[in-house]
Amino acid sequence: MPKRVDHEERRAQIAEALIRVAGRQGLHAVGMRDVAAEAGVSLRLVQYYFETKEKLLFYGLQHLTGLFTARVGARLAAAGPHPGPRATVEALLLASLPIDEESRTFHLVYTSYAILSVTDEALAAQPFIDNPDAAENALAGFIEEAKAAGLVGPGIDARVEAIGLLAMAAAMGTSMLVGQRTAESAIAVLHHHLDRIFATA
Amino acid sequence: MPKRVDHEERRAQIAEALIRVAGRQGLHAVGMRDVAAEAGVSLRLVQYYFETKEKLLFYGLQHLTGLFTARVGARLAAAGPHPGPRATVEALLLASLPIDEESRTFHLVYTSYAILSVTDEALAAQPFIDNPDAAENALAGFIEEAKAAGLVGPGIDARVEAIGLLAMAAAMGTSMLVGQRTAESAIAVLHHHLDRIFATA
DNA sequence: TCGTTCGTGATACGACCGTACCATGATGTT
DNA sequence: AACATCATGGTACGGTCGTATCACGAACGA
Repeated sequence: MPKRVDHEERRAQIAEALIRVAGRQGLHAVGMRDVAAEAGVSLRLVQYYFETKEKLLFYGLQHLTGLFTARVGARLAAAGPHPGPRATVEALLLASLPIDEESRTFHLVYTSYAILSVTDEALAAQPFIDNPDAAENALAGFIEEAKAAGLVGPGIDARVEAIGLLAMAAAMGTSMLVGQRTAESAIAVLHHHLDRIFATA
Repeated sequence: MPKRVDHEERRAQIAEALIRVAGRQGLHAVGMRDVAAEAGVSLRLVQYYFETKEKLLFYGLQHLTGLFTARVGARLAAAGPHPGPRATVEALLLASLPIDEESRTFHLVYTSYAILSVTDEALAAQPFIDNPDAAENALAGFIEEAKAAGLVGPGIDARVEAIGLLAMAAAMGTSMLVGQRTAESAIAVLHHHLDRIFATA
């Protein structure tokens, strides 16, 4: 047999090439040949490791969420060893804003997948990400924790605020993507609401 | 000369066919032939009234925003002759949620255009909609008006709240589109924040 | 050592897409 | 009445896309 290459590693390389070219040209405009060229391999290789384009796209989505999860984790770790609930929530929200090229690509490609899954039933069949409510549950948990510690007012509904914060971060991220909003503006709005929620009244 | 047809009306018919098929298959998957079949005309006709696909897409975006504006106006008119600021804001927000087939199509196709404009410079060159800040300015104005009337507390920043409300409506709308959130849940979150803003404390 | 199997390349095929071209009634104008 | 022009249909062309096919070297098992 030949070199006995690591299939999973190769698939990851190709998937990252897919994500890069999708971030550059848009997910709809990505072809097998583009991915092959970006990864520096032949078209046949892409076919070999992902037999069909549908499987390539699906693997790419999984890989993208994995990369994003890792990025959020790194941002959280950079926030310090034992950050308070507010710092944690703030880090989570800011990590999802498209502020640099990497997060810009994440946001664009992920949103493209979301839109694609509306009309592509093969994508919608699988759970869209590992757990769509994971971020919401995490945020609600941190706010609840802060509430128990007396850091937020009694009139605050943790789940409603978690949903609202995530929704604002997502939509303002898209606005940043299309050039309708600056990062400073989006961050200011998030800070305003964080100040409101974490008011030590 | 032949029938001397109204070009603008014909273009509108074709554009609406484009929007319908885009709502069904996704904007990325619409071809000239699909639009022609949906409109019940020949491929040549679509070429005749829109010489190129790019022009068809651009006209479709303009037409879509026009239809949406008309829908929002109708919803506002249905809210009564002289609704209060809160009722107006609520009507504006709820009109943008994808609750029926028409608004579902609006939301999907409009978001598809937004994502497309990130990578398609021809679309991004034109101002993405007539005035991206129109809705934000309108909402901020209504909240400010309510503030002057003493209907909202003094600690409320009208513009920040307007941005936040619109962002929440947009992102939760997309969540509804992909099946991650129910309409009831989205409306409840919006009501919660409206109650907070319009608190006659 | 030898054959089987894995990894890789080049290329071909059929379908579809956007666009261009040619043809032809229908209808005004002169 | 005749001609120019608008509206419309049919069809062909070049390109690209996803997929399939053929071919070959390289390495491990027996």
